[in-house]
Amino acid sequence: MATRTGVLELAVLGLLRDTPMHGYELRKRLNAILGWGRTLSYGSLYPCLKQMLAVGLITEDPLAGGANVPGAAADRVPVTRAGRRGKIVYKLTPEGKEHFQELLGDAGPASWEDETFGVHLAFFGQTDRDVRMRILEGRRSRLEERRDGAKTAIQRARERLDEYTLELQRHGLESVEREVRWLTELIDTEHKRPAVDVERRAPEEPAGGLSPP
Amino acid sequence: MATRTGVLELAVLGLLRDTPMHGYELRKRLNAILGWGRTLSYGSLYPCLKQMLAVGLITEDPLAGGANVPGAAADRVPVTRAGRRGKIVYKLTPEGKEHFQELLGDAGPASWEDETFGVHLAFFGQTDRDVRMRILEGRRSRLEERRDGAKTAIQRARERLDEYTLELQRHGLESVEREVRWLTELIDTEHKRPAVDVERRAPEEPAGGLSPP
DNA sequence: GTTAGCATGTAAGGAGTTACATGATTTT
DNA sequence: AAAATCATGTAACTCCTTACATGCTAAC
Repeated sequence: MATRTGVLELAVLGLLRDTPMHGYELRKRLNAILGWGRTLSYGSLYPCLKQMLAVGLITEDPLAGGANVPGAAADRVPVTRAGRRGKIVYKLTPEGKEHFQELLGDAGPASWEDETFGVHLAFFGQTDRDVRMRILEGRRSRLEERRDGAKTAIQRARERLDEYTLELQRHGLESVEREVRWLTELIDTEHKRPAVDVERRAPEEPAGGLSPP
Repeated sequence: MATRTGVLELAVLGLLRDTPMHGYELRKRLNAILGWGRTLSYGSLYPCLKQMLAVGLITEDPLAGGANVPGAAADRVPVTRAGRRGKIVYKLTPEGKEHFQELLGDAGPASWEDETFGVHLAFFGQTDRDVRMRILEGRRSRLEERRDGAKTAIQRARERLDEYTLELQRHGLESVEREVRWLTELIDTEHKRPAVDVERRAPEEPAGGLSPP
């Protein structure tokens, strides 16, 4: 149904599911989740929101106005919104919620995993246990492949590589090994975890636990 | 002069400086250096080579033929090369070598650093000591910033983050810290290193040390 | 002589960036 | 009322990928 398959869409859906937000605020949260060194540009975000709006995954939230601006008092009518350019608060539509659940299970085309894994993990609180396990173990086995590939590649080329290239490879290998250990820990923790599933169907009530103090 | 600024160009120049190669072989080496999980696609490589050829950074090496095909015996004339589509071996032009040295010093627009740093490191064998230090220390200080940012972000948001998001942030932070320590080690090693500079001007002779047995 | 793998290429498109442009609100 | 910051948006561009298409060489 929806065309855009990037990480952004998933991340936006997941964040808006927690709480409605406007783009500017959204970006800050996205930067944390996406974990790219750099910050997400508005040139990426707004077109994405626009398209998600067009496809019907999100809507403008009319009873918003300025409610979640920290400094603002509540003595204002919902918002001016006359001469254009007010703050626009977005929220998920039912289709958006459904699509989010689909994407959570997908994990996407494997080549994107480096990009998507972190985002998937960030939303594990909304994800069923079996899906969590599938994603964690899938990720681990792909990293194990990569690790083994790197290992043999280093062995094969040990002699003809100069010092620096070798160090680079070595460090890369170590990073992957570390990541594998981390995943193994996560998987173990997951095994020990009580088998309560997220109640995710028709979440009319916010399903507290994430709401601000 | 040259328009293409991507990592690819730098990597190709660096590899071809060691030894002339054809695209297919080049790609294997590039995959090791670039350190992306995935493999570089021909759809990226060949257009890049084409453009570099057009700009005059590289040329086809006429006395190539099949020389560096492992299985092939040396009893062949330089190569058929009549009805098109033979193996094409590329080598650097003098301009290519010059441009390579420029790029080595540049380190590029800081936002690309995540992408370029590894490649720069891989070619440290061709890089002057002061430039090496500049790149290493620059990289470290940018990672330190990122680390501090992440640290305070976690502190500020500790309460309102759910378990998984927090774990993700924590792991990200640890990775950056680890990378900083690694860089510090590299820098220390660099300090202890005898101050011999690479002889890099007009390298008529292959400047042995990297050549195969 | 046909399959398998080496080798080169192109066209279309996805995903994000930079640079720009503008409006609204808060602080000084 | 000027400056800073919050907030939204667009156009042009970059870099890389996928999917396709083709030819050459070795092995069976």
